[in-house]
Amino acid sequence: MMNIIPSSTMRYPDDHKQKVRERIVRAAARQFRSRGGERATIPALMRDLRLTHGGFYRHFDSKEDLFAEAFGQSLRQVSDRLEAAAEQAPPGGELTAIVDFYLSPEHCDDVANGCPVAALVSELARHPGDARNSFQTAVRAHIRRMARYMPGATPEERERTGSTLFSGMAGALAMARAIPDEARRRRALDAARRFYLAAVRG
Amino acid sequence: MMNIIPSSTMRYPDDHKQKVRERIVRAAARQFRSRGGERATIPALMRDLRLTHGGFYRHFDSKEDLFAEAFGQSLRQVSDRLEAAAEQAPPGGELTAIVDFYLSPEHCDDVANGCPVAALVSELARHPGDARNSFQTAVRAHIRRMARYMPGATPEERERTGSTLFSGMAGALAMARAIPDEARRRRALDAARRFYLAAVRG
DNA sequence: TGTACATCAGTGAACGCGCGTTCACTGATGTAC
DNA sequence: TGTACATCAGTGAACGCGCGTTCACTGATGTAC
Repeated sequence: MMNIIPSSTMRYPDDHKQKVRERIVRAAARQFRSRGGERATIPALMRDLRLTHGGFYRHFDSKEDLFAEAFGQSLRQVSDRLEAAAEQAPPGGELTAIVDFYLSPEHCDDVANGCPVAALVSELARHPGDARNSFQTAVRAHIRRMARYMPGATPEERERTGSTLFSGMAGALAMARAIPDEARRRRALDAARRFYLAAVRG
Repeated sequence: MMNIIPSSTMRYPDDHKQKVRERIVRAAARQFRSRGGERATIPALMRDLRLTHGGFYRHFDSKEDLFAEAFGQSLRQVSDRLEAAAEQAPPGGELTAIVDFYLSPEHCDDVANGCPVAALVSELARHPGDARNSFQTAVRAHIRRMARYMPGATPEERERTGSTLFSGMAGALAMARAIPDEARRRRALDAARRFYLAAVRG
């Protein structure tokens, strides 16, 4: 009656639902990045988790809501990895480490776990306003975290540089992934790496 | 019998089929850019042209073939416009004119007629190999045309710079289009403009 | 000059498919009294 | 202690929809003889 936490009435362990929800988001984050927003489907996603598609709607209102959440989670993870790379770099080499990591062959080859901006940029504008607001929140949080590694006299300037740098690198990465020939793809990545390092240092 | 050009046996004017084909490509080029490769559909496309969807296959083997052709045509057109902008610029201002044009609010607002790379980058890698080869041919032709306006000691260097510049600007444009707030969108475009001009001059 | 036939761009019904979402249901658990 | 009831994550059939593609057909035109 006064039960503030009614979870004890459930037939599954208290944290069961939340764990399933997290599994859905994690799997969706991978599927959306590798297949895109349309080709990633709820039935396939739930099947991968050994669940049936009907249960999805106990966790999310719509596919669009899941997309927004998966996008945010993916970007947070990439941001974590970039920060870790920066922190492991020798003093003064943080920015180089970030660019090298983002434009590495490994990142290029691993769309499913890579930056969701690179994997999805060109479709983001086609999502409804709610979703776009959510994308922007996620992107701005990422840019704010990266700002301290950027050149510039003020925080605003560092964020501006970070925004342009990341949208540019995302474009370079997405474009590289479309190149069929491996050698050429590597060369494109390398040219971009050099370009952005020079741009951001100069 | 020895009819090398049998078009005179058709019930439409000699160039009728070709003209319809061109109308399909033009309309498709707009639809693919504004709706993306999946949401742009053959039935909707043919309906817009006041034709029925069945007739589509007299002109193209598949939707994928149309996509590749539409992509190529779009990029050629954008390339034309950029070249014209460069040629109209005062001597020495060609590159600035190109960057200013590409990252202009007008280009940002007009996805349907804008650069197909910006509109579609992140889905290009998901298309089959045949299509990707065709994208690459189109992109390389564009880069080769733009190379003469790029800085660099050799043609290779100028093409490398051009490739990175255009993939970067495409990323910036696509990202800007996803930003819901107009003022912020304009600021992102402007920051990118400055960034690439400085990068390419320095 | 007439007639049988071939051509083929375009039509529109149909096929097979899979989507996002809804909904009545299941069944394990806890609550009320 | 027992029993009627509530809860709710997950199930799986179903709904409505629209896709890409195929195909038998139409009908205007030209060709053969």
